[in-house]
Amino acid sequence: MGQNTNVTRAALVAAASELLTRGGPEFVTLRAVGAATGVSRTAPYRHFTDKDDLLSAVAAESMNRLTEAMRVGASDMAAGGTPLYRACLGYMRAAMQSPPHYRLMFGDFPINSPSAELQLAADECAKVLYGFVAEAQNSGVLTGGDEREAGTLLWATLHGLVDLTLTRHLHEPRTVDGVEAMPALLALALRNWVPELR
Amino acid sequence: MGQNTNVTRAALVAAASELLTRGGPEFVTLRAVGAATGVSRTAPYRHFTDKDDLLSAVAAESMNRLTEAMRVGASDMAAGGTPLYRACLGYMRAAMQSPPHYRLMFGDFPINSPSAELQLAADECAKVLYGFVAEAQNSGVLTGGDEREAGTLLWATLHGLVDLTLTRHLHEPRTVDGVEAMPALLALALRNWVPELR
DNA sequence: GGCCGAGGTTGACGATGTCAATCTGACAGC
DNA sequence: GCTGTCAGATTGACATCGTCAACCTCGGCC
Repeated sequence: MGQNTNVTRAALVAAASELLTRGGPEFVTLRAVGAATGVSRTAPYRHFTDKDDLLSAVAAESMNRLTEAMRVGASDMAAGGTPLYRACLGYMRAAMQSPPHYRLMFGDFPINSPSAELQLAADECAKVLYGFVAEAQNSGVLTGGDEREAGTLLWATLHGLVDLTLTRHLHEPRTVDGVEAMPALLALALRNWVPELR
Repeated sequence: MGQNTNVTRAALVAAASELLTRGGPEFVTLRAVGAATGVSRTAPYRHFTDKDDLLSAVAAESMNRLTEAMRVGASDMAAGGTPLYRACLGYMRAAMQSPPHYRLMFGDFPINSPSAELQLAADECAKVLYGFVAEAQNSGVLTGGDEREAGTLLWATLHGLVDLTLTRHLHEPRTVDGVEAMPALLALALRNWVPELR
């Protein structure tokens, strides 16, 4: 098992990752990955069982980057807020840094150009949901326990904010703009859970 | 403009929707849709600009079904909880009824078989996040305001729970099992916001 | 010196989305 | 009744994609 094996394998992953960043999922073809690496189109089959296996490697690398972003964010004492808040901000930043990578980890997009009909339907969908929220607020405003339950909820909120933003579901007039409002929304969510959040 | 136009168009959407339910996204090819409708492979181009346009129509139909599920759920006085809680349950039920449809509306899955490496990386990722949650809980436990902000947060939590469950990110030992725990998690999230939730 | 296996390449195949050209039939105008 | 027109539908063809099969090419080992 020569060193060349790992070198080529790493180069393939790096090429696939860069293609993903630059042009999205449709740029990541085995032919393009091979060309960018300087090898042929079926060379990846010597290191991965199939394309999904290669993409899994890219996703794993991305996942580790995401984890590291949380660690770094949380340990940045200079920034404000609790460690949890800063970790979540790191999560968001890492996700927004390369949306295709985040989408690779948590799903992809088959519809490139949503029709006007679809957007109107989504608007209505959000409007109805927000109506119920308002109703609930009128009869008593929205205000922890098991660690894993709370973690799941927080992860869901975090992922939901990121994912809905990346898929362009959060925008006017459907709701507040997701891209700019995300940190504030995150702070609000945490404030409901952690009153003493600074 | 004959009646046949709308008939064929609706039949194409219905065929695509059924193919999506039965076999997932990879079953929805223009050839398969044409065959299921009894027409040829390029017939959809007489009613839609391209495949994405056809899928958008399917997604719009799904979105309307999702909206209706919330309306029906909320108006079911027999069930317990607040209207908002019941609407969210309806949202979840509709989403779980045909995961491919939900994934069509909010993203798709390029990785069919995540590698063990990827799963381990995701485990670590979740572990770190939950560690921060525990840390936050140790220093003060997690406990409304603007309507659209609260709505966005709730939608994000709801979508996050559903999406992470559908992408199989919520399972042991990473976290509590998503499929069965979803209603309870939803209730917990709402309890943080609406103390008087029954 | 012969063998062998990992890494790499080319050829080919089936499937897919899409364009171009063609066909078909109903309907309007004369 | 004849003709032109146009929407709906079809077949042919093409580029591209993932993938398999066969072949090549060395470096190391008995």
